[in-house]
Amino acid sequence: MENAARIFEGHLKLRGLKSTRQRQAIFNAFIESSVHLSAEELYRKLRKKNPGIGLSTVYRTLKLLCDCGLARALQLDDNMVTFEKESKRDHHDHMVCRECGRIEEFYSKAIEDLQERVAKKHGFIPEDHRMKIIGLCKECARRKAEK
Amino acid sequence: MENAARIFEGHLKLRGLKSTRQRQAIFNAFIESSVHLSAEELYRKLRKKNPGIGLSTVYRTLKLLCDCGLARALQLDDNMVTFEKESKRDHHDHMVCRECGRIEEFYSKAIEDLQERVAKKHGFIPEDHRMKIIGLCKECARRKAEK
DNA sequence: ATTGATATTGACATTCATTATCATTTAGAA
DNA sequence: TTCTAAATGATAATGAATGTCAATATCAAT
Ligand SMILES: [Mn+2]
Ligand SMILES: [Mn+2]
Ligand SMILES: [Zn+2]
Ligand SMILES: [Zn+2]
Repeated sequence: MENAARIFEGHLKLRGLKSTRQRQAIFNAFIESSVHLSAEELYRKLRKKNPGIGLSTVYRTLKLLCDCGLARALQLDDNMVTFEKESKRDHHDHMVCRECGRIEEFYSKAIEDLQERVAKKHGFIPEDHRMKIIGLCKECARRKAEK
Repeated sequence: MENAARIFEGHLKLRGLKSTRQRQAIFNAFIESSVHLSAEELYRKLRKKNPGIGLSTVYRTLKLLCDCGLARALQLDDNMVTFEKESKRDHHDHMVCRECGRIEEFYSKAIEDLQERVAKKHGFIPEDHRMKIIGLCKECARRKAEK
């Protein structure tokens, strides 16, 4: 999606922020990256091509990406925030295997609608949500059954 | 529920763990406590009556309480785990106001059922879940509207 | 009640992800 | 080119959570 770059640049301009070499590098690395990664992981990936880039800047830029809706921060693991690419059209939630850590993505229109409904019933204006199902993935379930 | 104590004691006995003065104090403070609190908060509450109790022990005991299903660890805030009393019969999820931090509890049988269903569709065996809706509580929504 | 093996405790240190500091550099408008 | 506010990154700091370990407590067996 070539259009993510425009969103990012637009966000910067709108806020009077500057388009720096580092921000571009981080943006690119993030866009090309695999689905779920931590700030640290993105940082290590970046260092290969861009030595001298700072971890602080990675954190800061990731925050910017979240602000403009290109990234989403998740708590999949207990002691680390992971980031993933986000766009209004591919929203999903996660299942995580407590045995092997495998992450499965899912989307349920029905659940999303019910969330909306239950929030409003409480006078709440829902803006976002996090939903995580913990359990055993297919593989690990089979392995357990065999034993 | 006088029966929580029996569950806790039973859990200890079953695992060959010992029933200590500290564990009893922490158990009691937790049971009498307000709905959502952090280890640190429980620790401070305890120190009033039980000076000399250790924060480590609070963490350790809270883990035991989770193990036997009397407590549940939540990520309501971004940088702190909060604990709440849990029992099979009053399971619920949470809405949290991004403005004032207010926490609203809710339960939807329909959502729970759909979670079960979607997990199985992915070959997943669901064991637990965390669901959090972020938004504006009634109060804060009104305040925003007036302004 | 005594014993003794084993679990527990808590002060303290440590870890580790994330954030703050701040002197230096840079973007970008004029 | 100049100027000013923003950005950077090395480094230190923060803070929740966990590890360490000598001293202590529990409890089953005697
Ligand atoms: Mn995902
Ligand atoms: Mn609750
Ligand atoms: Zn698995
Ligand atoms: Zn509120």
